[in-house]
Amino acid sequence: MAVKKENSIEKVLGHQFSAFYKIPIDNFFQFALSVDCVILGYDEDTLKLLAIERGAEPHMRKKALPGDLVYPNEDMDLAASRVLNELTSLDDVNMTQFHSYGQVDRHPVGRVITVGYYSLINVDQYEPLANSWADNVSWLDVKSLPELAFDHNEIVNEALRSLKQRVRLQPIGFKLLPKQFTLGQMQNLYESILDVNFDKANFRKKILGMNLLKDSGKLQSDVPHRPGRLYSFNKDAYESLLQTGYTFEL
Amino acid sequence: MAVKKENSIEKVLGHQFSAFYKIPIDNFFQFALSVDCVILGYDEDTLKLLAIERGAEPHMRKKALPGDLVYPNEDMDLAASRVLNELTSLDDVNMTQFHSYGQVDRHPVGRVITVGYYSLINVDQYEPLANSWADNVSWLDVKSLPELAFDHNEIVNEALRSLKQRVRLQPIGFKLLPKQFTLGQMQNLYESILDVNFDKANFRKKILGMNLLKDSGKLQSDVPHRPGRLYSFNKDAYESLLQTGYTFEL
DNA sequence: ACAAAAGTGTTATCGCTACACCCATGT
DNA sequence: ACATGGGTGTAGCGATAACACTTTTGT
Repeated sequence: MAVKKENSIEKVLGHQFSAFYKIPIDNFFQFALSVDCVILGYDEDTLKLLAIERGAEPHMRKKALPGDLVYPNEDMDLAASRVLNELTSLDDVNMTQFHSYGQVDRHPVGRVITVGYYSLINVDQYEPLANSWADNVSWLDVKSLPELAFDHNEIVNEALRSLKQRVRLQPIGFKLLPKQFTLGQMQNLYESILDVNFDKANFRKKILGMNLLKDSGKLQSDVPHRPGRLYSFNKDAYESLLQTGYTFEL
Repeated sequence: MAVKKENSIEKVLGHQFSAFYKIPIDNFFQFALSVDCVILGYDEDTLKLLAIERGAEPHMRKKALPGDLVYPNEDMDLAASRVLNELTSLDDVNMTQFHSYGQVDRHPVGRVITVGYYSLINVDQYEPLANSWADNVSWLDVKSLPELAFDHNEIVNEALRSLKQRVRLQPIGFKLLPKQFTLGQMQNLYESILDVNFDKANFRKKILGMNLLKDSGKLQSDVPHRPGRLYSFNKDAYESLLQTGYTFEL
């Protein structure tokens, strides 16, 4: 053991009001906490981001992530679900926390820590809702995002990076697809998230070989080409494969 | 657009002191922020966690993660580096943020949000330091952790889960090894992190096939068996492979 | 007839698994 | 001599990549 330092605060949290330490603990309760939600959907063969338009300063009129301050007596995870619900009326959707942002100067009003959550939703189940902080809700193409409010561009990029990793190792891509989908749609989705091209034949063999899809027996209709077979994700099959040590990949 | 809700706070952040909203914005600045550091090392063929022993209530005498409150004018990432530095004298070590914890009741003193960071360090370069919140620093075997203070067990488990994912896709395992190491040590490390067994011959072929190791020409000494060849991680080789689209795996 | 996407089959190759075997060092 | 881990070679299997080809729909 070498130097002995006495400048820490953690111990204050223990002693609470010990006169020994110079900084009263109350001085540390000056932060606000917010959540920002990166809500992704997939429509017209492109990945879309749900954005609001700010109706107030700062960053008036800029596009922004839906986000909100967390109430002092509200759990963080619940706050994220609340925001999503207020905006989309969606319920029971997993919000996944991916990163927190704590730069001193990131918010002009004061020291606001924000926690980023993302969620993959099925646009068919989505019904846009206006509310006090979201007059104008729209889907933006993630490939060509404008400049967003605050540090929201950085937050979105981080979410996409995180998505890119997770989507290869867990069957979460299905959350973006309609309940029933063709293998073509699925391939398209993975290609646009991962930014690669797959060989059609090989992609099908791989996916069908996983035995995670249930064939609905139905076909597409009203498409100007041969209609594709409609599949749905077989969650039960996945759960039981997990027991046997199976891991989804690619 | 359907219902119009007026209960949000985000807009308050815009108007700041608008009389329209019931809740004054000041009411939201009641949080404290802390960082908790999961510092992992590898010694005697086992993965170890750096822990302190608390010298104050709450959780007096329990083992805990080194952590500290963040100053109101201090960047979060810097706070994490500060804690590591105060405890180990190590500098220039990447602290990687992995998850934040915002349960209302997680800290008895008040609403404290904590952000978890982890870091992989080389125990050879580590020199333990005492300070005001860490009288008693020790390495714990991660396979048999005791009950830790606060929600620190949960935090460690999350860090290990995160490590398990990352270690397969990025060459970060080397951070835990001495500068020069044998393939046997390396295999051992990966086996204990991932909790699997590799075939010796196959592991070597795979690793050497990556061309990420530099053969030092030297051999181990003072081992009661045939001495192993010592390699070091070739960071330059990795960087240039990255350019070509290479991705490390397993 | 044509465009466009669905859907299938074949082949060659690469990588991984399993396993057998030899080597060098300290006790 | 033996225990211990270092180090290597090979045969077989399975997954993957590349590519050519057929099928079914709407216009």
